Amino acid sequence: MSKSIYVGNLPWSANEEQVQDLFAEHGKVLSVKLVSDRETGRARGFGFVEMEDSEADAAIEALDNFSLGGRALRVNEAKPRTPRVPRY
DNA sequence: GTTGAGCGTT
Repeated sequence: MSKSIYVGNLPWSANEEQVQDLFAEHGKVLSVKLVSDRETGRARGFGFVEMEDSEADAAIEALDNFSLGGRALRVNEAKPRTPRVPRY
């Protein structure tokens, strides 16, 4: 099975490519999704990585608090994404 | 700077 991993405290200059490559060192990365603010078109500084259950756990422990670009990455299992709420 | 998308028929 696979799990979604939350990756926060990313530098605004980070790309999905960098994140995927980083996580790929600890397991097979199924997918990577960096989140950006669609309202402003600016990066929100976090993203998500999908990996296999066991590998996701290992990657979390290995990459959590990892220093990237002088910033300590925040890595943990992602919670279900927020349901879209209709705009009025 | 902290938990994701789409506006269409999955």
